[in-house]
Amino acid sequence: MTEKTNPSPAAIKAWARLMRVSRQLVERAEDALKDSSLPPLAWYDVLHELAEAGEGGLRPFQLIERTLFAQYNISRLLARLEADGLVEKLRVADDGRGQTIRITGKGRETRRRMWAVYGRSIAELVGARLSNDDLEILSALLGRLRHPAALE
Amino acid sequence: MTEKTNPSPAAIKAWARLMRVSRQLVERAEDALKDSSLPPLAWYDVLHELAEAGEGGLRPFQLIERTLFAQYNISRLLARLEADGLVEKLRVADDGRGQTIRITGKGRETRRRMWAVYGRSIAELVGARLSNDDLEILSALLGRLRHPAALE
DNA sequence: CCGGTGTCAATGCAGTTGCATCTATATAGA
DNA sequence: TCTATATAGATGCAACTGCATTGACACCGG
Repeated sequence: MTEKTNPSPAAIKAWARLMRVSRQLVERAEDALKDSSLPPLAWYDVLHELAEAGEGGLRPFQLIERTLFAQYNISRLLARLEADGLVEKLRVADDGRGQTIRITGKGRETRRRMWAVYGRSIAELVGARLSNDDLEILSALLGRLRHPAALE
Repeated sequence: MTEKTNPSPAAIKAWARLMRVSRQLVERAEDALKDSSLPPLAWYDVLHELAEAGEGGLRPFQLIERTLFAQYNISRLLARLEADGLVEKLRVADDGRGQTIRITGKGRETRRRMWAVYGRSIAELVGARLSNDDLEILSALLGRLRHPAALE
């Protein structure tokens, strides 16, 4: 099954659903945030990683690894987050090129308010539609589509 | 399970995988098209719908329904496609506000060349990683996440 | 110690998206 | 018929993205 160049109908269908459903769900979640006058999902992703990282913070390149954002995207996103006071850039790194990004109290608070809305979206859009068993199956199948192919 | 406002861990995990995997796959497919100097996926989506529609073409608002693109997005995308000679706008509608969009020969040819690359991406990224049975399961689960909730 | 190469992050520029609005036409209702 | 409202599609403007490049520092080899 490994060197085919033409996708099977089943593959096409699964691909199409994946594309369509993921776009719809993102749109729904973004709309919910907008309706609450909260920042977009991308901000959440970064704030989430930084909150998990704790006081030590993260280097921008670590955020890139974790979030899949492009380098220039992180660079500008962090500039916006900093302008909003949600993160701070610490020049103290022992690497003169870099910096460490740390979430601020306001950043944590914003993340919390976003999660109230975002989490509800996830519960409604996914949690309420599939049983836990089906969710597990879905996660497992999606896990096998990751790149690089997961070693799990 | 319908009115919870906090997502279960299983729901969060499935959501996270869905977000991450779909982004990765889109990126891969886009990269493959770029590597072949072909237009982006969005063009394919529109050309595909128009090719299916045949000589009768489609109204822009029909494309919006089918593709999930925003109205202004379709408007400008069609302008670019027209500028490239891939579609033509027919003012002949019996509705003076509207127009009909029809794919051109060049448009069909471009779609064909895009499919050669795009289809291979689908085969590699999805078809080669899951059996047909698993693909069916995945499609079914994703189908249950559609909005509005499918009546299937 | 020094030059060459590699890595971290920022940025100029062009293209695209999102929002709100606008024009034009259609349709419903008094 | 005439006005009010609704629908189809385009567009000005601001924000964002993608690409390529730059600037700053790190590190390796001689």
